[in-house]
Amino acid sequence: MVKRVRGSTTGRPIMALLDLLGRRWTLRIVWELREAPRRFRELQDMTGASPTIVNTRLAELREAKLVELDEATGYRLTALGNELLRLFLPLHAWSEKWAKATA
Amino acid sequence: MVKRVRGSTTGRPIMALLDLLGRRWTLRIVWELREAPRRFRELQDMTGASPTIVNTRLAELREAKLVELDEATGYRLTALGNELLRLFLPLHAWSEKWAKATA
DNA sequence: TCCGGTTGCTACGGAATATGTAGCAAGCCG
DNA sequence: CGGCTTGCTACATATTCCGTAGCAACCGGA
Repeated sequence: MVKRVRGSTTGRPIMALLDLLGRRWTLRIVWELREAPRRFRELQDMTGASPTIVNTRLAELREAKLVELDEATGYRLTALGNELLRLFLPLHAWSEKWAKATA
Repeated sequence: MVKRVRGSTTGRPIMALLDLLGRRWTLRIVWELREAPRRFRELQDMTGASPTIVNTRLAELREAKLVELDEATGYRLTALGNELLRLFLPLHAWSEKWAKATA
């Protein structure tokens, strides 16, 4: 059972990726893992999301091989996940500019 | 009135941005506007989303000054929206790699 | 052995959000 | 006038999310 990715039946990876990341809390969770591994409850507290959804998103991210659970330290980005995060880092600086422009 | 962004009360722009983009169809819509302006129904057909949600997302993106409506040609990215898209372009190449790794 | 704490994770009922179909009013072209 | 496209909306249904509570497994004392 291929856990079909919502809406994207084209088979184009970019669509699957945009769909995966375009789910509530997914981007945020990846972001919160940028510096250090985090425990389940840490992620819950940092994001404010319900445990149900934290768990669901972590499961999706694990299946996508972007996140993994190291029992000793907590959830962390995989090598692949780190690459993805690096692509997103410029967003931080840009968001400041964007905030000024929309204020 | 700053149309508070869901869950993110920190006032940090990055959180607001991650939250805005982490809504169903938002990333996808921005992506579909990468090459040319698109009409309302074009976006509907390209994404497969319902008109209700297309309209909602477009309204949000317009308020965020990332998208604007040119009545002659359709919805298009603003200068700001184009900057954001440019940050996302590397995702396309990366997604191919990712697809292979998860296959 | 039992206690308190942490771990990841799940059940469940109610609230919020998305979907799908239909259709509106305004504009344009003939 | 008719027929087409435009952006957009109503409304009932289906899906998803939230918030609270709590589970079983583990660990470190006492």
